[in-house]
Amino acid sequence: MHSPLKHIAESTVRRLSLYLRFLEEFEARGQSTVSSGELARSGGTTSAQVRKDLSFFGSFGKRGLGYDVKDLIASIREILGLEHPWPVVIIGAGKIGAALAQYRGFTSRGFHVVGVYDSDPAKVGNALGALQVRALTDLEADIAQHHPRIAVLAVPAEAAQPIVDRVVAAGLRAILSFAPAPLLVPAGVTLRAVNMATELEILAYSLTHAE
Amino acid sequence: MHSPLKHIAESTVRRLSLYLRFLEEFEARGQSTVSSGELARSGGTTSAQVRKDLSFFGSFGKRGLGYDVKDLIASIREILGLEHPWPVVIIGAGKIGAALAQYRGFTSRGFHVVGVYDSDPAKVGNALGALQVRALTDLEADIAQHHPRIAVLAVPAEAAQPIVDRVVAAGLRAILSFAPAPLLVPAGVTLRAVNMATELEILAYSLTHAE
DNA sequence: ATCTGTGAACCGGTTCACAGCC
DNA sequence: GGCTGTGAACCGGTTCACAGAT
Repeated sequence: MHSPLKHIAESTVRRLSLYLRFLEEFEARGQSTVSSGELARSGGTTSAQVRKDLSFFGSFGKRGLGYDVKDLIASIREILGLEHPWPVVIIGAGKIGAALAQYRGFTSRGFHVVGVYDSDPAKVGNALGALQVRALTDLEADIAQHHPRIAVLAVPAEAAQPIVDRVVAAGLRAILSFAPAPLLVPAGVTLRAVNMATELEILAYSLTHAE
Repeated sequence: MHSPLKHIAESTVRRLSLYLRFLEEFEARGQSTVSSGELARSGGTTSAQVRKDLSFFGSFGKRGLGYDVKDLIASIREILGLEHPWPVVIIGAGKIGAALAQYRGFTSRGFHVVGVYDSDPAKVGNALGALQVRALTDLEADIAQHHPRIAVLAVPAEAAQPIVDRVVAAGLRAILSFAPAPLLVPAGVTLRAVNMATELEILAYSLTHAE
């Protein structure tokens, strides 16, 4: 389970995350079994896609019956690596960073914010929920002490690459960036970037070319 | 230019948006010409990919020379539909909605926020930059009057689908959702969803399965 | 009878390689 | 010589279709 022979497509991992969300809804409704078809309908895919996605990691269903909801939740959580919580640092305590630091959907899904950092002395010390904004200069020492595994970036474009470099040098291997800047990371580091401008421009394109 | 015969892949549109960003940097640095290779290097693709992406829409370069930076910027902006500004409404004036409403990268790229809405009477009237939060009950009338083309959703999961339905009924055809909920839209409406949990779970997967 | 698991076929996006123009 | 534009080859993700289990 922990080292599938083949490389798994990102689209598969993304769908597993989606299935997990639906399975939790099914569980909350008290449903104990699902078929690949039901899961597919919830998530806008096909039953074959659901079965194929799961088949990369093992056999979790019973032929003629479907999948046990609780078991499949546990299996997908294990596949995604969610059996234990992941400590996260947020860098940038501007409006977006502050909103993220207090976002409940974060913690409720096993991602614990262990630190929020900003280079602006005026922001350092500000309370954000249970946390206090810390100075960016504390970053490396804090990482060494608390071993966060994921960094979330909410900094201006110019600041983003230097921060990525620091965070990578400090040993982090996963970064989620909201900075409106293209970033480079060395091999072995996973970077995901959410770029608002691009999202909106794709919508503008779709509106412009709609028939 | 406005109705390419073939359907264009989303990945192509996304890259065009990226090229545009790099071209603007090249322009700011005073560079007047770029080759597909230079653009590719900035954006982590290949020169063939850059040329292919552009070729779907026309011929913008000069063989042996490359592309004129200013011309290509204008061409891509036209392809994406960015010659005129797009009015946007933001629905949800919680932390994330408020942060988005004041996000400068929005306006600076031709997306003008013309209204921010919330169902919470305590939030209605609050100032967000130059805007005031308006009551969600004003949404339909405001849409009829100001004709926004894009809705950005920053509401809780439970509220998201009903709001999507209202926004679609009011005539909008493009939605960018930050709500942590899977949403359904009728054909002809483009929905893009940014899901924080999924982004983090993909990172967790990559950390768990890194060799 | 039903629904899973999976090799095979399919399809579309990416890469290649070269002809065409500056 | 250098770089674009593009048909053809390639590759990998999705879909199909059926064997296998209950």
